[in-house]
Amino acid sequence: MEKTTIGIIDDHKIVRQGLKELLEKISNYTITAEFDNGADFLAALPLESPPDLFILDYSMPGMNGIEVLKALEEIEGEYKVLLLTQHFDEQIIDAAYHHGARGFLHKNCTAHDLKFAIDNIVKIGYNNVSEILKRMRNYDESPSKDAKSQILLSDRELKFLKLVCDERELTYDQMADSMGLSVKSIESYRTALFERFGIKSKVGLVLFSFKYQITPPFI
Amino acid sequence: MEKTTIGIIDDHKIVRQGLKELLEKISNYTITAEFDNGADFLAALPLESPPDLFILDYSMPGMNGIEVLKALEEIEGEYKVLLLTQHFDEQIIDAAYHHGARGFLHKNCTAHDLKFAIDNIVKIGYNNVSEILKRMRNYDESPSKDAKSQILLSDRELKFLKLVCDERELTYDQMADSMGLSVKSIESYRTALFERFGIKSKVGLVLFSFKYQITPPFI
DNA sequence: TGCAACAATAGGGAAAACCCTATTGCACCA
DNA sequence: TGGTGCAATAGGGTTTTCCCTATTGTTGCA
Repeated sequence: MEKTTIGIIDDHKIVRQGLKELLEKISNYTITAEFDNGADFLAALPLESPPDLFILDYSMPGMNGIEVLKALEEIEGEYKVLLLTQHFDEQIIDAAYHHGARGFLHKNCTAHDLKFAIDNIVKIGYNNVSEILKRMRNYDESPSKDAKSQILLSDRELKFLKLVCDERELTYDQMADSMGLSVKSIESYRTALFERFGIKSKVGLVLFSFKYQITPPFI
Repeated sequence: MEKTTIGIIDDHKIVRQGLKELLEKISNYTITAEFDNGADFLAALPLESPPDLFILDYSMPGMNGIEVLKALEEIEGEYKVLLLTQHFDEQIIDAAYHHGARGFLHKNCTAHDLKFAIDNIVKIGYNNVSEILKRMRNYDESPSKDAKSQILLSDRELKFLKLVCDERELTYDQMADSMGLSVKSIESYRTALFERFGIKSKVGLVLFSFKYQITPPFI
């Protein structure tokens, strides 16, 4: 297991230090990059060996977090960003996901929340997948193509996963009926997910789904 | 869906009334029996049409909740009891499960907790199964035979269920190896659980396990 | 407008899961 | 000490899952 590398973009030195301490304490994370504003960060791209993800503060002088995300979309290369904010603001969350953020956390989350989010982003590219998918879909105007094309699951894959986790315990045949597709199409969804996430079986799909909270457990 | 019927055993009229209000408000529960102490309750047995479960207060004048549970064990007929206490006391919880309680709640739990517990007991006979199993097993002295024979899952069934939910996505063959049994034995565990809980598939076992929190989700 | 890229589909075969029925061996008990 | 009950095992057959390879149709774009 390699160490997860993290970059921090925050205008307060004390916040950067605090985060660094915390991150190195709670798990095997290494901070390999620090910037105290968005412009400096963007100017430094492309990085030779970028960290696995960036923790980006929303409120900063000059560019705010969302503006940084927007600028990132125009840039070659994949930089995964977890956005941190002081306040809950639906607009900001929407905009963040819309512009490719891989996760979103409020600054008074627990250390556990932070670790969970980081690990999810490293492992599957996103935290809080179902939330992201929901918000992307609420937008009528199509989300930035980049954000959309990178997104973890297509609409139909999500629908398929939900059927796999359905308490009626459906066979692939029944799922095909329910989605108006042939079994072969269903099987190709399955195969795609198997390969993408290192899954081996139907049970694995269920475990994956619950682990990353893709399908809400038992409504 | 039939209404769930509930009996209340508590020495305070106001608590009984409060519970009654709450229960009838949060779901389709009907209170069909009320007793203000353990002795009265025991004297009334056997009941012609017993409720689906009893909510039993621990602290009562005369017999306390545990004494009531002990007395119940000597009695013909199945009366499912959810114990309520004012304080958390490991000793009491141990004793309660030891003597056949189907669930345990602290009096300042949420309405949601209460509903969840009641529904679980009605559906599969127990709330918080993994907790119960753990506590039963911590006892060296064998738990009362009655409590043990009624218990939801045997040791091996529990082990089996955990293997089914193992993130390695084991086949039944591999589970057999891991448990030192033949596949056929594994299959008979599977069949037993299928029949007992109306499950149809391996995926169903996983869903069941998570729904009732039998295997802890992702340690 | 021809060529990627991708979603949907298909055939066919191997492995696993599912289901029914039946036997063995052991513990308990009247 | 023969019977009852239960855990473990077995054979054998059906369905579903899993896997590989390949074709069709549609979209987009250079």
